[in-house]
Parts: sequence; C-alpha cells; structure tokens
Amino acid sequence: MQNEDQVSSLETMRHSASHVMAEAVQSLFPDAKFGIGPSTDDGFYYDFELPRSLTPDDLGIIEKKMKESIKAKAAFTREEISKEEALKLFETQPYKIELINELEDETISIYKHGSFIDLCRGPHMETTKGIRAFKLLSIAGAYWRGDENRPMLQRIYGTAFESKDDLNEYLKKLEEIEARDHRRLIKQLDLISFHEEAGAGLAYWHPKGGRMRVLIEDYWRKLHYEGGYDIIFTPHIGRAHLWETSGHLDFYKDGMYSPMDIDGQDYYIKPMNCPFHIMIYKTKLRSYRELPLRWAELGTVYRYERSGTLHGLLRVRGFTQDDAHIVCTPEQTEDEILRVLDFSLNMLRGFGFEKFNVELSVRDPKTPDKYAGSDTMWQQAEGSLVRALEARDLPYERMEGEAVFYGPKIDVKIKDALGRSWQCSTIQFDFNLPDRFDMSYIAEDGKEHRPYMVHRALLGSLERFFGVLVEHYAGAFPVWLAPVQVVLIPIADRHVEHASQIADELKKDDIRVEVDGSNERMNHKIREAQMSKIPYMVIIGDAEVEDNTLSVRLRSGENLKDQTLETFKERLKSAVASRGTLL
RNA sequence: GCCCACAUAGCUCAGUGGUAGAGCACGUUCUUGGUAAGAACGGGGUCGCCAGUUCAAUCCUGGCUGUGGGCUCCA
Repeated sequence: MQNEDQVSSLETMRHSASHVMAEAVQSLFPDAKFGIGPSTDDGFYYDFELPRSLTPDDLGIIEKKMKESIKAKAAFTREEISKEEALKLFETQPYKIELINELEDETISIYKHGSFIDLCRGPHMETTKGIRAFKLLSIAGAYWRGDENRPMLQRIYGTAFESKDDLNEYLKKLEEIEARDHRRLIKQLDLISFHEEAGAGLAYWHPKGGRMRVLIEDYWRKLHYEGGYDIIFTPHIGRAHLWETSGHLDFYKDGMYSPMDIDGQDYYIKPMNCPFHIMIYKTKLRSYRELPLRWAELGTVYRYERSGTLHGLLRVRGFTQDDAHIVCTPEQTEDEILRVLDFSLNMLRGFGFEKFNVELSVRDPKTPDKYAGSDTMWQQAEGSLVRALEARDLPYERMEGEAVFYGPKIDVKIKDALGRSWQCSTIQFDFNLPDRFDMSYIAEDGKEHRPYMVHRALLGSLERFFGVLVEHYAGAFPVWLAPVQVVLIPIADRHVEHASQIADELKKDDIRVEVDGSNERMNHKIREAQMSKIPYMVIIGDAEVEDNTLSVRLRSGENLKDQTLETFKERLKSAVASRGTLL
C-alpha cells in the first residue's frame, strides 16, 4: 500500500514522464500539435495531432528518445508568464491556445526541460532523471476534449513507476487481467460464443454456460419469491403506440432498433421492460391494499449500441435484465428502498461479492426544470435513498447531476477479485412513467392517487453479470455454480463400469458429474479436468474398486484418499450449500 | 459511430505475388497407464466476405463484416 506522499510523487513522476514523451514526439515530428498530457490512475498519456498515424514501431523509437532524455538529467524549470506572452509562445499550438484562453488567471505557468516547453500547472520532478522505470503501452485515438465533434488526436499511453520491480509487477498484473479475460475464458471453458455471421453483440449460451445460467436464474427466482416478489413474463415487441406513450420514441429512440411492420402497424423490439409491466398494472383498478407490488422479470431486451463500444459480454446488444418494478404509495417508499438495498446486497453476496462502491445520483440543482416530477417527489425520493444507505452504514459517493431525468437512483458497483469495479445493480425512482401511463390506485380516502414506481435490476444483465463472474473467479467457479462439479476418472477401461455406477449414485443427489471414459492416460484426464477447472476429480482404479472407496483430487491440487461415497457427498453438499469457494 | 491495428484448420499461431504449415483438438490403431500432456497414422483450410490491380492475389488496393486497444456512451 502506498501512502499519500508516494502516490503524489508517483503522479508527479508520471506527469513528468508525459512531458518527456511529448519532447520525444516533438523531436520526431517538429510540426506536432499538442493536446493534454496528464497522469492517470495507472500511468499517463499525451494527445498529439501528427502528420501521420503512429505505428507500434514508433513506440520503441519514442521510448529510446525518452531514455536519452532521462539520461541527460534535464532539469524541469517552472516559469510564470502573462497570458499574452503565453498566447505568443504557443501561437503555433491551437489546442494550447484554447486552454490558455480558458484559464482565469492572468499569470500562466509553463514548464521547461531540455528543448521542450509546455503549458502546465505542475508540479514536476527536479530532473528527468527522476523517472525511474517507464514503458509505453499503446496508441489510441481520442477526441480532443472527449468531444466526438472535435478532431481526433493520437494518444500514447504509458506508465511509470518508482522501480523496475514495481513496473514489472504492474506488467504482471496486466497479464493476470488478460488471463482472466472473460472473452478468453468463455471460449476456453465452452460457455458462450459470439458469431460474426450472426451479428455482433449477440451471445450464444452453450450447454455449460446454459447450465450455469439456469443455476443463476433458479437462485434468483428462489430469492425473489422469498423476498416478496412475483415473477411475470412479458412479450419482446410492442406497438409504436406503447413507446409513444412511454416516451421512449422521444428520448430513447437512438437505443431502439427500427420498427417492423405487422399488419400495417409499427412494432418495436423492447429496449426496456417497464411499459410492459405497467400494462399488467393497468389491467384493473388497484387498491392501496395491494401495494406495494413487486414484479420481477428476467426480461430480454435489445438496444442499439455503437459498434465500437461492444465488448464481450460486458457490452452487448441483446441481454436479459433481472428487472423488477415496485409500485408503492409515497409512504411506503422508504421501507421499500431499504428492502431493495438489502435484497440487492444479499444477492450479490450470495454470488461471492463482498465489496461494493455505491453511488447516489441526484439532480443537478442548477437545472431543476430539466427533470420530471415535483420538488417534493425528488426530495422525498432522495431522502429515502440517503436514509437507506445510512441505515446500512454504506459509504457512498454523491453524484450531483448524474440522475436520469425521471428520478434519482442508487447504483451499486461490485468489486471483483482484482479490485476492479463493475456496474451491476441500479435502483431508480421513476416520476415519469406513472404520469405518462396515468397509473393510479385508490387510497384510503377513496380517491385516485398516483403511485410511486421504482425500477431495479440487481445483477443488471445476466450477460454482463456472467462476464463479471467469470473474471472474478477466473473461471474456477464455486461448486454450486460449476457446470460440471465432478469428473470421474477411470484409470483403465475395466474401471469404467464402476465409475459409471458411482456417477449414477452422485446424480441421484443432483450432482453434476461426468465420466471421462476416453482412451487416455489418467494424467491426461487430470490435466483436462484441471484446465476445465472442474472442482473435483475422482480417480477410480483397482484399489478403489476393491475397497469401494474414492480417491478425490481437488481442483486446488490437494488429494483426499480413501473417501467413502457418503463422506464425499457430504463434502459436496456442504460446499454447494455454502456457495463459497471452499472445495 | 470515430482513430489505429488485426482477421490463415475447431483453438492458439507461423508463413509466401506462382492457390499453405506447426502445436493442441478431432478420428483410427497400439497402449490399460496411479494424481497436470503415452505413441503411430489419418481427416480437416475457396487463407473473413465482395470488388479491383496483375499473366497470376491468402499476400497489393478499395469497400463490407467481425474482433482488439482507445474516445464517447451504458445494464
């Protein structure tokens, strides 16, 4: 762990490294136009406009020049000049000019080292020699100021560390992340595939992935029924009329696919489930006595995502949300929010996630008229979200202006085994749809009232959640989720029959078991099972047949000799019941 | 969508302006072996798709599709 000083000195070093990189780029391309070059959490980058595209080979050349500059031990010197002088100094640098013009101060600081001068707040290291260990990592395109209407610059990413060892450790971590990449693992483990000829961003669940999905869904359903939800099913398409009423055709059209014509009517594939749930709500007059209603659906939706944003299972075009809508009276919101929050964290913990980042997204106080719903509603909703978070002592980040126009929300991001954060759960108030669909209930006073509606998804989308699960466990799933829990490995053909009998016994207890009857050596079968990350390997040879025992090898490499079928079953059952990683 | 790169056997990847190779996987045979790869033989590719240049294109050019790294956006 680094303390703050170290972090800030690391930041300084990385920032200095970005200057040194810019210097190298300038020497290669004297006409280069410079964007910005900050440090980041993991390193640094600098954006350039160059006369030609960079190639990976350029990185090596730039690195070499950087090394020379570091060796030269050039001092970083700070100077303060007037805005006017700055505009003159950077007159050939349009991006710098833009930045200078936006600065409020009349005095502007610049940093020099060697022949390179940059507009910069600093601070920097004393000399270039302070950059201990660095590496350039990649070239990417990046819009100037992140705005796709502005020019695209070439960005070089790099990283720098206090020591060669730290750098190597970081590079090793990158390798670890690559080895866990769900896109690689879902292929290796035969779980899910994508197909060029069938369309981008559409996942195909193979038998093993399908088995896991059923396990996930079954657990989900069990918890939902226990948690006071009802489960509903709705269609995949709906008439344009529905989407006009919901407002999706106004504010979400970009995310929707073109309509199809059915008997002269436009129908759209659903990008969200909410309007369908509301249809069910409106099938009869509702009494306050029925509320709260909690309706959940594993609802498959299709959304247009720009081709460049698709990313394995984490960003797809068709996915199944574990959606639910809670319709309640204003008085019930507080209890309901707390209940959803508990429910959500409980479910995520059930899948082995312990750490979360919570964000509370609220209105931008500067533009209150941008939002649906009254002030009172927003205050009440926000209050119930805050009180729920506080009641559970959950640290959260307040995100002003991050709320969607129809209501405030809580987003829960789960942290995986590598400390990376993934957005899954979301709990959102909706002040828009109840109005648009004229939802109502009859209250104690005998009059019609408008209910509150809360959307929530806990796993988010099954596809994304599955991808996160794969990365979290690096494919070595807990026993309860493993598509194959036990592989029986007969040493020779004469042991296959006995192995099959054991398999049948295990199957009686719903244990997912396979017999590897292939014509391979035991060692080979073990290797195969290890690579498939199957939790238990049971070796069946002469000794086991003779004493009717089991020789169990755990995925961890540990061996358990002379197990009886019963003790092995007990072990499995308790591993499944724990939902944990113990074997 | 935009910038850059990539696309060769089921998978991982070599390779060449004169229509292709390895390892693993798969099939057959031999082998029946105690805790991470036994051996031999064999089948398998219009080199992503469509055009163009060329006597000749898997290789060069363009378009399309898909994938990767980013930007932007989101479950």
